[in-house]
This record gives sequence, C-alpha cells and structure tokens, in this order.
Amino acid sequence: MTPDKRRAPAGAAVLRDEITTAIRRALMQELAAVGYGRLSIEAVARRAGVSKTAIYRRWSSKLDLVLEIVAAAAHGKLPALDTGTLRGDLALLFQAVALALRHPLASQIIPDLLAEAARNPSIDATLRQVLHARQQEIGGRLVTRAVQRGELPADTELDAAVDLIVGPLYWRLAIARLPLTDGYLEHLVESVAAGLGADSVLPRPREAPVSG
Amino acid sequence: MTPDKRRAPAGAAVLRDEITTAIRRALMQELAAVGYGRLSIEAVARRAGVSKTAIYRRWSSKLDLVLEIVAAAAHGKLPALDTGTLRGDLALLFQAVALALRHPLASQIIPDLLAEAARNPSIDATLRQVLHARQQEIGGRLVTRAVQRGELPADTELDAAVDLIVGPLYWRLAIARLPLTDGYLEHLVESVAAGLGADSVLPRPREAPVSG
DNA sequence: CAACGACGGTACGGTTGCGTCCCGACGTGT
DNA sequence: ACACGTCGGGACGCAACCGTACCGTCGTTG
Repeated sequence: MTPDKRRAPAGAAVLRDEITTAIRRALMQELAAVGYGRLSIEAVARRAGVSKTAIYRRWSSKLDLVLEIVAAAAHGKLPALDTGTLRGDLALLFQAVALALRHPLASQIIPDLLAEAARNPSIDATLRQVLHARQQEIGGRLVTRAVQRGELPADTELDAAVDLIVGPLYWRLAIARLPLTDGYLEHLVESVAAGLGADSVLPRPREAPVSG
Repeated sequence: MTPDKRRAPAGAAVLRDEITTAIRRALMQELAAVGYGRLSIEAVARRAGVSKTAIYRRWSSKLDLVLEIVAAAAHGKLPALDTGTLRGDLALLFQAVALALRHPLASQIIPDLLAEAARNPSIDATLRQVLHARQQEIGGRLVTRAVQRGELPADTELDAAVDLIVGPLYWRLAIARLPLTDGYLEHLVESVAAGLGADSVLPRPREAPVSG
C-alpha cells in the first residue's frame, strides 16, 4: 500500500541538473585519468566540486554510477550509413569511429572499460549492449546491403566481417595509439573491402551471387 | 671508495629463487584478477605466501615490479616464421597469437596494461618495446618477404599492414572475447591476405612488381 | 663448530577511500 | 508569510594499503 504522499518534492528539494551534469563530466574525466580500477567516489566529488552525498543520492554505488553514465554516453548518435556502395559505407563508418576515438576521453575510457569487462560481468554486459551489439547491428546492415548489391559474396560471415572492419582501426587508434596519417582511412577502406571479398576498386561486373 | 667487503652474501643471506618465482607468479595472477589499477603489493604478497618485505627487497616499487616482470614474460619466444608463402606466414602467426591470447592470464593482463599505457609513460614505453616493436619487426619481415616474392605490391605500407594483420584477431580474442570457431583462422588468413593486396587464392600469375 | 649477516615476517604510523549520519540552507506550495 | 522536506556539505568510524623499522632465523664460511 502506498500512503498518500504529503507533497511532491519541489523547490530546493529536487535534484539540481547542474550538479548531476557536473558529476557526469567529472566521472568521465576521472575515468580517463585513473581508470575504473582506481576510480574513487571522493575524487569524482572533488573534481565535480560537489559532496559525496550528492553522488550517493543519485547512484547507489560506484558500479551503478559508471554503468548508467557510460551507457548513456554511448547511446549517442548512430550514423544512418547508407551511401549506396560498400566503400562509401566503410568510409563513413571509419570516419565516425575515428572521430569518436579522437576524443581523448573516449580513447582512454573505452580500452579501460573493455579490459575491466574481462573481470566484471556487469560492465561486460553493459558494454556488450552499447558497443558490441551496436557494432553487430551496423556491421550487419552494412554487410547485408553489400551482399544484396552483389558487392560481397552471399556467404559472408557477419562475425568475421565485423572483426575485419573494426579491428584494424581500433587497434591503431585505441591500442597502438598511432597517428592517422594522410590517406590512411581511404587506404583502409580499400584494404577492408578487399579483405571482405569485394572486387577490385576498378569496376568489374561481378557474376550473380551463388543462387539458392 | 669501496671498502673491502667482509664477505659475499651466502647461505641464508641470499635471495631465494623459489620466493622470487612465487612473487612473479602471484603478480601475474593478481594483475589478471584486479588489473594494474587496483594492484596492491599486499595482495601479491598474500597470494605468493611471502611477506611484503620479500617484495620490497627485490623491487623498489610497484611500477618496477610490473615493468620488470612483464618485460621478462614478453621476452619469450618469437617464431621463426618463414614458411615460403604469405599465407603460410600469416597462418603461423595467427596460430601463435591465438595460442598466446588463449592463456587466461595473458588475455586479461595485456588489454589491461595496454589501457594503462595510455596514462602511464613507463608502461607505455615498456609495452612499445616488448609488444609493438616486436610486431613491427615480425610484420616487417613478413611483408618484406612477401613483397620480394611478388605476393604483395612493392609500395605496401608496413604501418597499415600491421594494423590489418594484428587488429582483427586481437579484437576478437582480447576485446570482444568471442570464441574461435572452426576455420576462423583459415578464413582470416584469406581475408587479410586479400586485404593486403595479395592475389586471389587461386594461383594467377602476377605481373612483375613495379620495377625500380 | 661458532660467528656472521642478510634473510623473511610482524608490527607500526600515516594516508586514502568507503558509506553513513547529522545539520543548516533553500525554494516551492499552501 | 510560513511550514515543509529534501538538498548539499562536513564529520565520523571503519577498512585497506603503503613503505619502513625491528627481530628472530638460518645456511655458509672460516
């Protein structure tokens, strides 16, 4: 039974959005600076200029805090990504990924959380929802359309295709942290397209995909 | 001036190898269990069944400990890797990488340290020595030989080639942590070879590489 | 066989972070 | 204008860890 509430929270008795935002930003910065392992609520509160209580009123634990905020941050924009050609789609996707991984925060937080996911089931589940699943979806659409156009063989395995698409760029930007030289992305488009089984860049009519 | 030493350390006054080994093993396990961020000397000592003093007598700090042990562990074996064909070399390399990343310890420690390297210059430098440089070397030899054989174009960029070779498999095994299905490695060999610019698997005579 | 001397282990103070409790401040609704 | 009730902030007890100092132990050397 829910007793009639005396009054709805109002006035000063309501969570201030500015504080919530400050906590979110501070969390991202702390996460980038020290990683999830060393992350402390106190440091987040210090950096945000708020009290620990302000945080604990909003999230029940450090894990809750990270999961909610990271998931929200990753729920951002997903590109439409339908340029009409496999190479066009790849180029657009790579540009989006490169842009995202340019963010100093993202390029430090993402590898850190992915590593942490190997030992923390909650983080693992969250990342699979907001990262891997999204990649599978984007990659799936990209591959499916390319197959329908006849650019890729019909028996293309989505799983392996995603590895081939995502792996090299992620390796370079997030792991090796090497610069993106001129023309690298364009070159990568060609390499990945060829690796996926697309015809050479020179337009050469392809036979119909295996029927049945 | 160095006064004549009374006596060389001997007997019980010498570091016991068994203790050193136990510390090494415990460090790897702790590193895998909690990551570098949370790593504590006390936990390593507990797990090794030794005292903290035993650790501090051997290494001056947590960073020293990790750097020395990780570098030593990574200095392991490097495959000869010269099978006579690009695809043979790739297959051998992938099998070696897959084997290494199967080790539960390695697959947890490596991503963790790579993420930590983004914010710790010492770790970054060490990993670049023992990982990246080695990859560049192996990849360089692999590509160079393939170019000499005419399997790859002469203007192949080593940098991008390494990304393409290492990225997909690392992504799948260490980041996405997906299983290695039957035939995956063989399939990956073909994809990467094609991505690098090799001819189709069907032997088709290639014109002589660009002369000069 | 006795003395040497560094070993491993325990104990210690200092620091940091967790999670909670209490308090004065504040803006809205009656 | 007043009462309401949650807000943010500071303080507290508890726990873990760091790095060091001290102490008894042990195997080798002379």
